[in-house]
Amino acid sequence: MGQSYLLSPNKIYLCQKNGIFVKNQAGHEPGIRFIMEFTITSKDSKSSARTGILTTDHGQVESPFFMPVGTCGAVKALHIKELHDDVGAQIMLSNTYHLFLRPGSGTIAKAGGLHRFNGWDRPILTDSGGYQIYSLADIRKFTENGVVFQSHIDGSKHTFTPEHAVDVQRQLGADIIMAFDECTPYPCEEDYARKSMKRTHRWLKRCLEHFGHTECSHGYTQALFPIVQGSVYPDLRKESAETIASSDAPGNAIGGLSVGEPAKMMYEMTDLVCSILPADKPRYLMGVGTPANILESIALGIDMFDCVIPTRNGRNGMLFTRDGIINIKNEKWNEDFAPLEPGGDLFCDTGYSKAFLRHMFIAGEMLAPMIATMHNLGFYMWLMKEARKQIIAGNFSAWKNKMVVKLMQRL
RNA sequence: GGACUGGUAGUUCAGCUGGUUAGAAUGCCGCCCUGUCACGGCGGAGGUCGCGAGUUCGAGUCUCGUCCAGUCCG
Repeated sequence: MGQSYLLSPNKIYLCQKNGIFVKNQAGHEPGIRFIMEFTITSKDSKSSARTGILTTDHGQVESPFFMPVGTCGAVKALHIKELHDDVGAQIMLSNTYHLFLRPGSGTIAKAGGLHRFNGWDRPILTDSGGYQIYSLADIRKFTENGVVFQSHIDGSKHTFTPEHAVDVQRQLGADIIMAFDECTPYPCEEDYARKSMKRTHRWLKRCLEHFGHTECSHGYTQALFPIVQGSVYPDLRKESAETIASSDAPGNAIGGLSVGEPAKMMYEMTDLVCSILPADKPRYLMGVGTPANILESIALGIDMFDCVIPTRNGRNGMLFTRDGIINIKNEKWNEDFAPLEPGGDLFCDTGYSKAFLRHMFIAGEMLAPMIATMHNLGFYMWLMKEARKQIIAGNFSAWKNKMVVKLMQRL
């Protein structure tokens, strides 16, 4: 390829280039390291929205941002080059659970880490596998030590502990790795939510401890983000947020939401947790969400998002546009020869008509999910960029209120 | 001209010895998908069972006629 997506993994160079030498966050000093930096660049006056810049060994990311989900190391239906050049994603997410089972974290370690394996040279965040075990594994048993689960691929039995989750993510080499947590379902009894949350907190302690004693297999600096749990119970959420805040991590995540609870409840929990988590560190709302969810959550102080909606729903024929939501499989688009997104930046926005994309879907052509995925991710990137612009311009709240109504419309 | 086989949803077919609102697959139409799913999940519409007559309490199912398609024989 004319342009290399593989970054030379020269830690010393990167450290000196950034000029910051600090201890790692667990306080141990196995070697001098560069720690993740988050700089807030502007704040909205009417909401908790802010813009910032997150610096990693694989470059900087402007926040608030959205991370496309590349479960198995790639965003389905997209070339890495397309994700990089066309969609313009700043950072991608991948899954520890999936990569651990296939091809195996050892294989990826041999390749030189996930960046070298898939050719993505920008930052990567890996989910720890807690959520996937919760939602995917056929059989699973949570114990104090960790989780015993059966693979959804071949039924093989595995044990995942907090230490193991850190080790695997060290091997994968993501820039941001997640603590091993238990995601509780909705609804969830308060008693179970409390027990689960406390265990997640104990697991976090073990994750941090192990993280402090280990290093990335590939010479990059990694940051470990802890995760707030507590289901939909304000007292639990408060307690969890305080515990997570006290770990003084370079970034903090909110988990256990968008699992079926009403959106209002999700916002209330997010708002409460954001008021407790440190304001000078990035806040990551895991698994969210729809364009409207994202804008509302930015207003509450969230900086980072990931969700399968633009990709998975795209593959199933749902398009997100600046005017609202389209089910491109509907008959009414059959002879609509207008472009997918007039005024869109991507070649697929103006290069393909609704009628053509509908035809591709109805005919079962592979190009259909490819176009829809690229379009939807392009739209999400546009939405985030626009949100950052509006925050900087001091007009975020008004813009957000207008957009939320528009973006939820069914066309 | 004769014999045989078959004619059941848009399509390909299933319906045992006649018995409740005729099924499946696929297609069509719509909905869903929030740290898992590239061909996924759910729902809906759609048939006077070629046509006509008969037997029977009751026929997609039996009988006769007729039309159509296919195969074979002359």
